[in-house]
Amino acid sequence: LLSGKPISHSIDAITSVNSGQTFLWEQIDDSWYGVDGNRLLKISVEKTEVAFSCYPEQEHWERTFFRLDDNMAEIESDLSSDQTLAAIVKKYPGLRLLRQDPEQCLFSFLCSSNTNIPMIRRMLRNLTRKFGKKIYSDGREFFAFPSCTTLASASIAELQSCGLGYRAKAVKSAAKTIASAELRLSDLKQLKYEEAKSQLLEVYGIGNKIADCILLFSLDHTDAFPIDVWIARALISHYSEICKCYVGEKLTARQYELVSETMRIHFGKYAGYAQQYLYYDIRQRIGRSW
DNA sequence: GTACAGGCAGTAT
DNA sequence: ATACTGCCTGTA
Repeated sequence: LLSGKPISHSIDAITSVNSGQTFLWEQIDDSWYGVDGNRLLKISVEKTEVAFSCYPEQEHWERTFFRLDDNMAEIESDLSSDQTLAAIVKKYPGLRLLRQDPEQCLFSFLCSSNTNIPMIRRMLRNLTRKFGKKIYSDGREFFAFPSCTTLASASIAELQSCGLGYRAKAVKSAAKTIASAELRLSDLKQLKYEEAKSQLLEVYGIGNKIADCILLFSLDHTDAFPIDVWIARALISHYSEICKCYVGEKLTARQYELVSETMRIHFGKYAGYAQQYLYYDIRQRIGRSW
């Protein structure tokens, strides 16, 4: 998964952007375009090679975005000491966690509550079109993700016109929290998991699951283990003995904490990678409507 | 019609 | 402390 590598490596990149972590990617001809904060990222498949480009220009953005500095050999062998995961890791070579723009990641998962992926994509696309800066590239019009200042000054009605529904209140409130520097997202990278998470939980609209997604997908906390209904299903089928306290697909707040912590201990510092493999696997097998 | 979809805050035990 | 309920909105 490096610039100029054989075509098979593009599959890794595409599966990673299509693995439910990020929502603003689209395919046009042989290229994939994705919005990440102010940037427009592009993965193009040219003849036998893969090229990564970016607007505004940025050298080797793929190294940070696809976490190429992570030692996948070590991670895979580490996770493979678990029998279930050993088989899944083998099935999806090259699947990766992404390192997304923290603000966009936060708003993306704020929009994710009690809905589905096509709806999340629609909400975010509408937000970028209404509030984001235009980016002209390859003769087309794209839109960057809007800034916190912009979202903070938007009215609830304007946000709702993007299809956010009751989430509009949370988006506006969180935007204010960040714009006022009451919360400094990038600072959370340096903190311990527990401290970073407790700061996120202060934000209106962010609960256990959303906080863990933000930590894992944008703030380098690869030990976070978010649990949505799909992960819950995976845990029921593979780890019912480890999660003794666990009863059904819906988790109460207390159950979430118990199960998430149990899995964090079970998998260790790469628990988030384990979560991503489990998620990708179950979505490959059941109900992938996107 | 109505159940449901990648949770959350508010309210009631 | 822990459990219960309503919620925007589009689709099946």
